[in-house]
Amino acid sequence: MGAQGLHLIHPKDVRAARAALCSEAELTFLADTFQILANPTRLQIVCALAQRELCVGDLAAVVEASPSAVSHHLRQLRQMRLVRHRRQGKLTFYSLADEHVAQLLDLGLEHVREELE
Amino acid sequence: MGAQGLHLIHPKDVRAARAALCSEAELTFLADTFQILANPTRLQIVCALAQRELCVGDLAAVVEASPSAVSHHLRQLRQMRLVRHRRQGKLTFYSLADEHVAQLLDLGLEHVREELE
DNA sequence: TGAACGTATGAATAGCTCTTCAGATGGCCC
DNA sequence: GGGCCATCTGAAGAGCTATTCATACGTTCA
Repeated sequence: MGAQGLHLIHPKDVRAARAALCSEAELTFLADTFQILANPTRLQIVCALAQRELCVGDLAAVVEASPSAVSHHLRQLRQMRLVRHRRQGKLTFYSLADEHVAQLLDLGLEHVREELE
Repeated sequence: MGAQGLHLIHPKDVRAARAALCSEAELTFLADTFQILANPTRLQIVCALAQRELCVGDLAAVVEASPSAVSHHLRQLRQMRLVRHRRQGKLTFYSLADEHVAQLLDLGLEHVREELE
């Protein structure tokens, strides 16, 4: 893979920057987390759940997608622990897993709104 | 294309959740932004640049990837305005575009570190 | 000018992601 | 139990993404 140690232009900066990198495990998990957020429909789901808990059918109506598609998306969000779910009879209610998720959404939106003016 | 209006289970919640959704443009841009962050190598690049400005060759050494691959990644980061660049002779130095980028990284890492214990 | 270096780009292939469809699961009510 | 409803799951195809290789560009220095 990499050209580690070869052709360094500023060896001192390279060494310093290397010391600040994250672990492999953190990097992978973080990339996976961002990957799950990298989809307009899933972002809409997160956006909706940031307001209130919703069941799958209602979520499908809110984001205008099929219940099946929404269920697939929810599975991914669940696997990354971005949402929680609870059963109530034949309905399954989803909500955001913790504050970080809403914060990531807000921070991202803040950035986007500056870029779009 | 969704089943808007049909089969609502809690119509009132659906209407309220819809009112809180983002615009199409924001959603797309935000998803694209997260997409660019959804890659371990690009995250390493952002992580390194959060410390200090670096030229492409040094970045390649830091993240242990080929200069070509790093250049491709930098292009994507540039297109999403997540990094800036300045030329100095034959070197090109990259740095983070603004505070939001580092904040997104930090917030994401905070979440990840809780999940990984 | 010509060579060397750092960086950028285009094209191509392998691998992954989204959506849909069909069907399975599990709970409620008659 | 039998039918219905909400949700979940697996498989398949279209579309997108990452990496590599080859090459082009632009700058510096002899």
